[in-house]
Amino acid sequence: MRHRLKDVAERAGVSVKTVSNVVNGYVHVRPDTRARVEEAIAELNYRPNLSARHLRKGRTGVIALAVPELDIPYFAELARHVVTAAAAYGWTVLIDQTGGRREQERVVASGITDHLIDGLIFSPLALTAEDLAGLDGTPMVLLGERVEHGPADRVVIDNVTAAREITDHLIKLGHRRIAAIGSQRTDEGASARLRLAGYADALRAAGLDYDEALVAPASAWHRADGAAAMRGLLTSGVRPDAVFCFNDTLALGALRALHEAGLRVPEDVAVVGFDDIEDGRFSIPTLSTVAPDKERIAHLAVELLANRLDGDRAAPAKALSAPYRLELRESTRTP
Amino acid sequence: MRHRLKDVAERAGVSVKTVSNVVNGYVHVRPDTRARVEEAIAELNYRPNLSARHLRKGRTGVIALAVPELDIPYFAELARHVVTAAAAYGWTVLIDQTGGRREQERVVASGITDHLIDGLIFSPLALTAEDLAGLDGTPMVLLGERVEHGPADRVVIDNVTAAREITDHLIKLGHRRIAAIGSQRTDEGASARLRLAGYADALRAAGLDYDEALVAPASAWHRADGAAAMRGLLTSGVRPDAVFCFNDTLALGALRALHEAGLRVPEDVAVVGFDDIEDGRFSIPTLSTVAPDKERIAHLAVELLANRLDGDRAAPAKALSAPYRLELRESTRTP
DNA sequence: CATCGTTTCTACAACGTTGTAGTCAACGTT
DNA sequence: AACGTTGACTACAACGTTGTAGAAACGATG
Repeated sequence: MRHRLKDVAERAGVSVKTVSNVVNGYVHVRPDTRARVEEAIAELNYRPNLSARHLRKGRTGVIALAVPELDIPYFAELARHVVTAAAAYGWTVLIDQTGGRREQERVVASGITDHLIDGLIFSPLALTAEDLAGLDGTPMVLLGERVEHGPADRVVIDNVTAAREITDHLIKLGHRRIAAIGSQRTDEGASARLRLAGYADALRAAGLDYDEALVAPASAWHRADGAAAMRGLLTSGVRPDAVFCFNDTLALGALRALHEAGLRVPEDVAVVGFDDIEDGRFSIPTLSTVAPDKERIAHLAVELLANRLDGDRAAPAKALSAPYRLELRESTRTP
Repeated sequence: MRHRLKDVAERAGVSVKTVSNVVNGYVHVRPDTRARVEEAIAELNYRPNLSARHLRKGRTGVIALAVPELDIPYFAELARHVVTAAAAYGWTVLIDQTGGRREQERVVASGITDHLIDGLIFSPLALTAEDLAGLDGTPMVLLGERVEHGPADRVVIDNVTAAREITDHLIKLGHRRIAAIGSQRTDEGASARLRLAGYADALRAAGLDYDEALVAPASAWHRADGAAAMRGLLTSGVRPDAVFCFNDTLALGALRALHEAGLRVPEDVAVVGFDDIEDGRFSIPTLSTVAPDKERIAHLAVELLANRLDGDRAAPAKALSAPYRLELRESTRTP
């Protein structure tokens, strides 16, 4: 019950290539021939074999998106936008989960990509520039600043400035003991490093001290890590009056920990996050955050990939910047 | 820089087929020959072309998972488990977003699947049994009860009983005016219909009236829909003392609306959801819910697909049931 | 009417892989 | 010494598609 060009050709009484021409929209086919072929296609419910087409054309029409974890809302939302943006090019998106493990990321970057897909959009957590150095095969677009001087195109947002602005927002509201949650060892998260830098910049510009005790590390950026870090800050006695969490899930965890400690947000402690995930628009209180334009990020990434596929593969790597804005909600509303 | 069996063969001084045999672990290859070939493979960084292999063997090693939306946390969490379960079989998972639109679901069920993938795990929202009737090509496993008498294997949970139990939990806590949020037109959500049935069962068994005015429809099951439905219930004057939301995102929206109305949960109104998404473990208050065993669902689905691929494709369709449990948290804690 | 260009179609080869059939040497058995 | 068996390998064809080259039919032009 699975048919080939040959079956359609026999039924329509034409050559295999003519059917192929009809399928691919080649113009020089007589209308009545085209109609006969299309009828045969419909009758047999013919679908092209993509593997064969790929083998012949060198293109699959499939791109991959590799993210650390799908159930981190930021990546899920990003994935949705990438799928939508790719659809405009007629591409299917294969989504890969790396778990943020360097080994798995390396496998994705070199292995999977090799022949099944045309290109890769990659959001690495642990990968280094060296891991990418030897890969000159599949075109790749990196998201974020994890690999800063690699050979691949990139889409970034200005983490330092965004972090500075949201911290500044807290300062303008009168907060003086502003904690930060989400710092990481420097060889891990580049985002963490940049957001911490923006936070420190804002403090310095306002003449506030940078207090090590107010900076809480978080190895992962899940709700549980945010809650744990917040509890740590509360019991350590540093008494922050505001918290900048390096992403929204950390912030949601922090909200929870503050609630459990009997503290009100924003009256006792103000909270801001980063990413603008949907949860933050419905949490109690709603969450002030930096909102990267995920749709634009996805669009730019797909576009870079398209240019790379159709154009010069040896052209120097480009880095594009996507915009963001501050979403100010209840968690920082002035009392 | 992309090499083929032929390149490896020339470098190792053997035939193409011998390299193929090494790659595929064929036993009758002399150790020294094997070593030479493996050395050549490593030197050239050879990777098999999956399209060519598929064309020849009829298998890609890729399965697809089609879900309505990736940024609905339930599906994102499910996707993670499916990817993990599939990895055990050496499969890559291609994730497809249908948006819950029947047209797109039909395309996925018939089109994409045709030649690129070995099998499909499908969570349809709008598809009907007729849409599936003509598809005898790619093996498929359906998740949920949307298509009840289709030709494909299925993994379900007992929605009616689960809904009855969680409603019963509310009744046991002393609630008498229990609202339901998430009902849909009968030709749409099968889950909605079953959960509503379980809700009605529980009321009847407890001798409580089923009051139409307490049942709020929700066309989609997002946070915003839950909030809107809850606001509707509050302004309509029916004064519920508990709410059963047909999924967790609806419930999170309802929590938000209750908060905005100045009502306390669970003191004034108790709230329960369905799905056990991560958000519900950190929301304020934390959310009581029905927790389907997503890992098991994913595992069963992958296993069914594996059996179908390796075994009898004409065997009658099987339906497997996955367990669930009640997760009782703050949103229903007794006052 | 011969010539030319265009339209419409076909035959063939190739993409990279693996199954089948077969070659050839080495070995053990009669 | 002749025979069959096994191990180790190779040549070839085929999977379904599309690019290339070119043939056949047709109308327009000189």
